[in-house]
Amino acid sequence: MSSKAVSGTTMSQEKIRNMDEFAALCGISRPTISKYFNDPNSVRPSTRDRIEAALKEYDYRPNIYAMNQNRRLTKNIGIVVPYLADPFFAEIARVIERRCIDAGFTPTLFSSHGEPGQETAILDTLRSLRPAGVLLAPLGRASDRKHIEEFCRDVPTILFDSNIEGVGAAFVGSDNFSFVSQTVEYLSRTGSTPSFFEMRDPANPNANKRRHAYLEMMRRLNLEPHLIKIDGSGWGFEEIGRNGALKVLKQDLLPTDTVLCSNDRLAIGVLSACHELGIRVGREEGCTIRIASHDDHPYSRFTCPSLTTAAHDYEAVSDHAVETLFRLIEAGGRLETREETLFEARLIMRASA
Amino acid sequence: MSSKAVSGTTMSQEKIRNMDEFAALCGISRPTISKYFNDPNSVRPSTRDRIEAALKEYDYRPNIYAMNQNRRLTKNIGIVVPYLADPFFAEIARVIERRCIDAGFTPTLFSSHGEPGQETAILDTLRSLRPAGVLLAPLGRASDRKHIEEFCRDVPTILFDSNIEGVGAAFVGSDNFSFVSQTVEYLSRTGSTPSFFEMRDPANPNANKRRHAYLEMMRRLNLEPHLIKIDGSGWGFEEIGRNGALKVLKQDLLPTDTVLCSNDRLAIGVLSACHELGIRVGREEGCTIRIASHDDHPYSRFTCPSLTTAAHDYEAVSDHAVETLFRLIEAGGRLETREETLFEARLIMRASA
DNA sequence: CCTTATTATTTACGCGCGTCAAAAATATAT
DNA sequence: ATATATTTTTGACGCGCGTAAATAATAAGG
Repeated sequence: MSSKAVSGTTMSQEKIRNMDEFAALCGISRPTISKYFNDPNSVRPSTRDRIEAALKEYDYRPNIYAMNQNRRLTKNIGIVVPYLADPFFAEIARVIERRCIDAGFTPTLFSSHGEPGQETAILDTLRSLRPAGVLLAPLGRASDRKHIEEFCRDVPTILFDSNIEGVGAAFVGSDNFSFVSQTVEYLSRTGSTPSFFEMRDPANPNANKRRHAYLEMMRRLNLEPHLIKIDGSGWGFEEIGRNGALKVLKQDLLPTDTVLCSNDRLAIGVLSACHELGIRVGREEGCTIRIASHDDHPYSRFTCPSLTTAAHDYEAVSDHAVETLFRLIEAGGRLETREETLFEARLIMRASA
Repeated sequence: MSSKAVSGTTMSQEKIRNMDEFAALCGISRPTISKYFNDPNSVRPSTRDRIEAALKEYDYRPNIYAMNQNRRLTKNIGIVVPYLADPFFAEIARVIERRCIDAGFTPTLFSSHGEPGQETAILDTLRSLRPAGVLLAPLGRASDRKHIEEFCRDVPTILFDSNIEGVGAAFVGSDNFSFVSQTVEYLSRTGSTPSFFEMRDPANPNANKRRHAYLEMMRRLNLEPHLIKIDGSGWGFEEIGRNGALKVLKQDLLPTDTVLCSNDRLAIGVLSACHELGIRVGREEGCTIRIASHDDHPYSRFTCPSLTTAAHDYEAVSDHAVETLFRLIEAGGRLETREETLFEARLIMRASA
C-alpha cells in the first residue's frame, strides 16, 4: 500500500513518473516534448533549450516501451554477426555500434555463435523488436536462406561481410579478388609458387571466392595451382588449420614451400603446427616455408612470426554499411537497386612471407 | 537435421494483430493467454496444449513493448562485459546468453569497449530497459564506482570476473590466488625462479590480486620475488606486452629466465617479442627462457610455443553467476548477504614453460 | 502595423497488454 | 454424490506515450 504524496512544491529530487509530469515541470505541452524526443531538431531552438535545461535538472527519460509501442518505426538497429568470439567481428561490431549511436539510434548486438538455429532465432527476435533497420553478416552457406529472405522482406536489412545473392537491400563487403590477387602476386614475385590452403568444405562464401581468385591469378601468371584442402567443420578455424597442417606436414605433402591460407585464423593454426614440428617459417635465412593469409585479423600482428596478410578496410566497410542502412531507412525501407559494394584490400607485409 | 515440421498443420496466412485475436482463434480468454506467456507452467496442461497447438498454426508473438510496459518486471537480462574484442569475454558471454535463454529470459549483450564513458552509458540504457537482472563485468579501476553503485541500488545486479568491493548483490569470479599459486609452484619446482611480468598500472583489480598472490607465494617458498613492471595503458594488452618485453629483453633486464605474465594477452605480446629477437621459448633443449601466464585465453593453445597457463573454470563461473542472478530475481532483488564466490584455476601445462 | 508562415497547445483517442475482482467452469477429494 | 480447491472467463481499467485535428501563440516579413 503506497500512498501518493501530493506535494505542492516542486523539488528537483522527486522522480518523474511520466512525460506529463515532465511537461508540467518544463512548462511545455506534452506533445511538444514528445516531438522533441522523436527529433530534437523538430522544435524551435528556444523550446529545445528550455527542454534541455529541464532535462539536466530533472533527469527524465521517456519509457522506451511506451515509445516503441506506438511509433510506427523504432530507433532500434540490429547488428548480427556470425561469430563474436572472432575478434574480427567484435571489432567491426564496435565500429558499427559507435556510428549508430552517433546517429541517434539504439544498436543491439547479436551473435549467431556459428549456429544456423541461433541465426534464425535472432532474426525472429529481431522482427518482433520492429527495428528501423538491421545490419546482418550471415553465417553463409549454413544460413537458412529462405528464412533470411523472408526476414529481409519485412525488415530493412543490409548484408555485410558475407553476401547472399539477391537477399537484403544491399551488400557491403571486401573484394576477395583484391585480397588474393595481391598476396598471390607478392608471393609468386618474391619466392616460390604459393599453394592455397583452405577447408574442404568452407561455410563462408568468401572462402569460395578466394579459391576462385587464387585459381584465376595462377592462370594469369601462368603458374600451376595447388589446392590443399583440409577436413573439419564448424568455426574453430585455428584448430582445423592446425590439425590439417599437422597432417599435411607430417606426410610431407606440401606441394610448394609457400602456403597461402584462405584466412588468418587458419594461418594461426598452421603456424602453430609448424612451430610444433620445428619448421621455421618466414622469409629469413634458415626458414623453410613461407606462410601468408588474408583478413589482417587483430592477432596476426602477434603471431610468431608475424603474419603477412591482406587487410580489410574495416572502417570503409563499417561506414559504408551503416550509411547505406541510413539511406535505406530514410527511403522508407526500399532502395531502387541492390548495390553490392566491395572494398579493396591492403597488403600487409610482415615476417611470415 | 532441423527441418521445419509443417506436416499435418496448415499455417494460416492471416496475420494476427493482437492477443485478443489470438485468444479468439484459440477459443481461450485473453487473460489466460497472457498468463501463459508470462509463465507457460501457470496454466493447466490441457490449456497449455491447446495454446501451443494454436501457436504452431498461427505463429503469433505478443508485442514485447506492450508486454514490458505493463509488467512490473521484464524478462530481460543485461550482460555487460568490459571488452568484447577479447575472445575470453566473448566466450563467457556466449555461455551466459545460452543459460538465460534456456531459463526463458531475453539476454542483451553490451560491451564497454574499454571505455568508462561507454560503461556508464550502457548502465543508463539498461536502467531504462527495466531488466529483471544484470550480469556485469566492470572495467575495474577505471569504472565510475558511484555510478555503478547507484545502478546496483535500482537494478538487481551480479558482478562477475572483476570485483568491486561491496557493490552489487554478489560477486562470482576466479580465485586469483589459485591461479598464481599453481603457476608459481609449478615454475619454481621445475626450473628457475619466476619473475612476474605485468603492467605498471593495471586497470583490472584481478591484476593487483595476482601480484599480491605472486609475492605471497614467493614468500612462502622462500624465494626472492622480481616484479617486471611495464608501461602502457588501455586494453591493447598484446601490444603493451610486446613493447614492454622488447624493451626489457633488449636491455637484458630480465631478472630470471622464467617469466610469469599476469595474463595471457600480455604473454602473447611477450612471445611475439621473443620471436622477433630470436629468443627461443620453452622447456625444451636450446630454449633460453620459459614463459607462463594466466587465463587460458582461447588463443593460448595456438601461440608459438603453446602457452602454459592457468585456466578459468569458464562454465562454473558462468553457471554460478547466472544461477545467483536467478536466485536474486526470485528473491525480489535482494539477497541476505553479499556472497563472493571464487572458483579454482586449473594448471594447463603446454610447451612454453 | 498587419499579414502570413511557423510552431506550440489543447483535447482526445488509441496502441496492446498486465492485472484485478467477481463470477463461472472445471478438477479433486471426501 | 457433494463439498472444496483450482483454474478460467468476463469485464473493466490503466500503463505511458504517439498522434491527429483544431486552435492559439509566436516569429518573420513587408
